[in-house]
Amino acid sequence: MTRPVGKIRDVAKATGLSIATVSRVMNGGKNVSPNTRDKVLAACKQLNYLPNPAARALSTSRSKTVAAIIPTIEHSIFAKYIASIEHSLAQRGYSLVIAISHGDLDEELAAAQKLLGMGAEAFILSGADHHPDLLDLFTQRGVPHVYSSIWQPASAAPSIGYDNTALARAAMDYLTGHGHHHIAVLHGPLTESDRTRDRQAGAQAAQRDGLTLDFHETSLDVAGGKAATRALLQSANRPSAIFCFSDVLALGALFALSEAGLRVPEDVSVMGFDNLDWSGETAPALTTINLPATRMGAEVGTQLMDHLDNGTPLGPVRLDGAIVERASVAPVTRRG
Amino acid sequence: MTRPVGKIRDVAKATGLSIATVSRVMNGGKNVSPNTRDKVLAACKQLNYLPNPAARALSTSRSKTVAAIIPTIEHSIFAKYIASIEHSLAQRGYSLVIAISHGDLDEELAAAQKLLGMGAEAFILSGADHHPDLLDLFTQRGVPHVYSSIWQPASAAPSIGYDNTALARAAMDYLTGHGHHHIAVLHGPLTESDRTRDRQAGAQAAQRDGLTLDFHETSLDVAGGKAATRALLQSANRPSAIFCFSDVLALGALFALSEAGLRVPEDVSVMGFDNLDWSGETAPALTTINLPATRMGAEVGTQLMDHLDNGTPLGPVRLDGAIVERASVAPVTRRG
DNA sequence: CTGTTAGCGCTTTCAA
DNA sequence: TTGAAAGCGCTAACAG
Repeated sequence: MTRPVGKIRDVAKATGLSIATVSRVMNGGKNVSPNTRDKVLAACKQLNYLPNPAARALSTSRSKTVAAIIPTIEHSIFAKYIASIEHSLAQRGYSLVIAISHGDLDEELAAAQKLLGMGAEAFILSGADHHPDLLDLFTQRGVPHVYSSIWQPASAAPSIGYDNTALARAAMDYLTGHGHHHIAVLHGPLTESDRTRDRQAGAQAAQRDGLTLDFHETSLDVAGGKAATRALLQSANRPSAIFCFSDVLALGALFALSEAGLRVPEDVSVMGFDNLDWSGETAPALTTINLPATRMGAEVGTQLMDHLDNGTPLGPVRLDGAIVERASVAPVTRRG
Repeated sequence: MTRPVGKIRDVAKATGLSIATVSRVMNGGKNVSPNTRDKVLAACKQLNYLPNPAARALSTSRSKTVAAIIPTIEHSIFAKYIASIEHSLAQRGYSLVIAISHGDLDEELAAAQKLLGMGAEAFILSGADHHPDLLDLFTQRGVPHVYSSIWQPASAAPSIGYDNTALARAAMDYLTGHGHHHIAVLHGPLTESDRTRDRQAGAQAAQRDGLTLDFHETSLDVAGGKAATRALLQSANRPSAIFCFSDVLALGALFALSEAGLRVPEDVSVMGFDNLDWSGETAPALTTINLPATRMGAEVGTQLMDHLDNGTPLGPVRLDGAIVERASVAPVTRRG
């Protein structure tokens, strides 16, 4: 029960000006004499006046709010990414509102409906795989939206992100280049993420004679990485390298290996994906793939705002990822 | 440039009813015949109608939005907490909007002003230490707000959280109870968080003859915990236990210890604080303090909504934390 | 149970 | 450079 607060009318009264003039000042203050302007600003401060966003939105049909729907925010690249989007939007007076989909298309649809109902003007989605009704909804209402964390120039909406397939492929080549011929691949639920599927396709593409690839699906958290690694260590001949589609999984792998008394990278190499802020701190430091989360956030934010403000068309952008060589991968040494 | 979309008037026209009736249906639909109700709902679906939130907010002076300002969302207890608040609010049609303060009082103030400007009706703050202007602002405008992640019955606003001091004290007692007489305490920047200061006070309170306590301030991330541990390992006589005010710090400590070739808990015990989702997965599994993040989120959300909806007064609530015994702490063995 | 009507606070032509 | 006035889409009395 917030108490009533200064309105534009009060400021007008206090300055002896009209509400129209006050409004002008509040919006950039073009066509207002410096004098008037100062008077208004002073009164605003004095009355602690803040324009009512609902009234403003109603009047302009602009909420200056963009929505991002992400699979999760815990332990992940998304935290960094979200911070970057927020930063980018804030620069131009936009706000970001977030929803979590848990990687579920229906949840994503429901969240989008809610956010639309909240007045979001544009949407940032993760990946290119979405509920058909969502796309219909966006199309029907002409809601601008982009796919992120993925690069797929032919997708239904502009994609702004990195090429997951190529990156995974590059990692595989890096591993095989280090002499690994038996590699376990740990990944999260394929059904929940097309980014995961892309990475899988990339890893798969590296397949060739004399290369053994074992794919293991697990839950996308440290426990998942640990359990999967533990399981794979049971098998008769263990891989010389474990490639994880997320640093979080890799962390779990590291723990499992440590518990099993195996040394990294001497006994088995581990490679991650994401380059989270702690990835260089693990023991040993994790070799992984850096993802341009910050640049992606900036690009997404800028494109959407330019489109909303000036009608600039949205377009796909490919951002580069890169292998970060650290200590968890070593050339395979000839063993017994 | 979102295209124009169905308004309440269109639904009214389509059903041959008045906009008032449509409005009634859209808001719980009391005093409406089931028949009419169905007709309206059908028309809404058919026209893909969604009430305009700005218009609704303007008309009711209710945005049904609450704001949470947290220090960070990466690697932390806050991710879980935020998810819980969101969940709780969503149940009753409220939305959560988040801002990050980076532990800075000025940033927090700025964020609050922005969120207020966005129409937030109530605020969730972390800790009890805030910019005086923030409190003035809230008081002046009568904005409901609570302090969370802390329990301090005498604070300016109701605090809903756990007793950081007592919990840290309990952890110290646990450690000394295991025979540790030289304990290093790792914590984040004291100036940035009164929760950290409370924990420090609690640890301090365990001080007594024959107990050596070394406090080390570091950055609140894995790198910080690792660096601090590395540094403290340099000194002539090293502690038998390291108590970290965050599991993130403890993870760093674990890595540093591992690199130094020291075994946990045989050579040195490590205790954390937070019980993050991966804390039971580390090698060895981390003994830590569980924080009721989920319950806290629910309590905060419920209190705020009850207050906003029915004027129920806000009040402080103490939630319990508890030591989670795992494998990283062992009784100190008589050495050389 | 349903319709009429008066705003909610602000932006935005259009005139002055 | 400033003011008057017409809405923006919806809710909430108040009538009927």
